[in-house]
Amino acid sequence: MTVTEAATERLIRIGEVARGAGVSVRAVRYYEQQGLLIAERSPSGQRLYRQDAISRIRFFQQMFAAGLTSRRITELMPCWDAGHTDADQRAMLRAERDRIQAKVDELQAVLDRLDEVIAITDNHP
Amino acid sequence: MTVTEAATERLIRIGEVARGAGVSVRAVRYYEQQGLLIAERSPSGQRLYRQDAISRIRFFQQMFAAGLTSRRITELMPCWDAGHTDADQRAMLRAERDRIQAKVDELQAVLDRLDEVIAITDNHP
DNA sequence: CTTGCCTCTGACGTCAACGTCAGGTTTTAG
DNA sequence: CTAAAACCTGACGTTGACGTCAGAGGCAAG
Repeated sequence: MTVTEAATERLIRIGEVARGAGVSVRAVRYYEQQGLLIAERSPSGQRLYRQDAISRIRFFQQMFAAGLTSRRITELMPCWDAGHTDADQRAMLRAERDRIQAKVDELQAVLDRLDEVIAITDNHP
Repeated sequence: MTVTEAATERLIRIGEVARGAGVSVRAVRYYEQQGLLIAERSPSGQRLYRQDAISRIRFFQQMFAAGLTSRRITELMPCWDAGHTDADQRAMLRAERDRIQAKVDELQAVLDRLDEVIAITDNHP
């Protein structure tokens, strides 16, 4: 890809981004407000995004689902964007991983309890 | 256990229950307000609980951690308390199990992404 | 008796990720 | 050119499981 092509990359507006990522327009504005997704602006003030905004939002959603806050995601973004990490970030990464792993174990325990009672009640129709 | 022994079972007050279960007194009152844990009352109006209140609260906490609401827990309590289940309850049990299983998969995916970036950044100190 | 801790009932506050509404501008379709 | 659709900026509302505070009563110890 040449510099000229990069400079003329097709930009999309917020509605298309939201539909593409399966979230609301309000959500996309919220991500900007949280510093997660900064958009360019058209002369009239409308937000303009590059294509990768959609996959970035999908990434945010995945992290949200895992219990990370937008603040934490902002702090850890450089680890993916720049591939660079300092001590604080490494500590946060491990802390989040451990927390999520503990959560998985917790959920698995509940799954077992549910499956147990499901098995019992299925035998008592 | 005889009827007489059951009638004289040692009852405990809310503070002991809260400490035993590792939650706040406020939380215990909240569970009662949600219909999860009904307490007897002393003549002066203080809540009196049986010993098993502590394990019940631990159970609630586990379910909360899995994303069940207090309403849902109330609806599903008979499945454990009475060992009995109707069609609606069986459907809810399966729905919750499926939701939790999906969540586990989601968390596992995030774990993989975190471990990936942790492995990479550990090689770039 | 009183000191100090425990408990009671409201009732408002918190946090995160948005939803929703109001009122106004911009872009697009015909 | 005009109307509909999309976008903008505030700003208040929502949800669930509590936290916190106020004001009042209850209970064992010394």
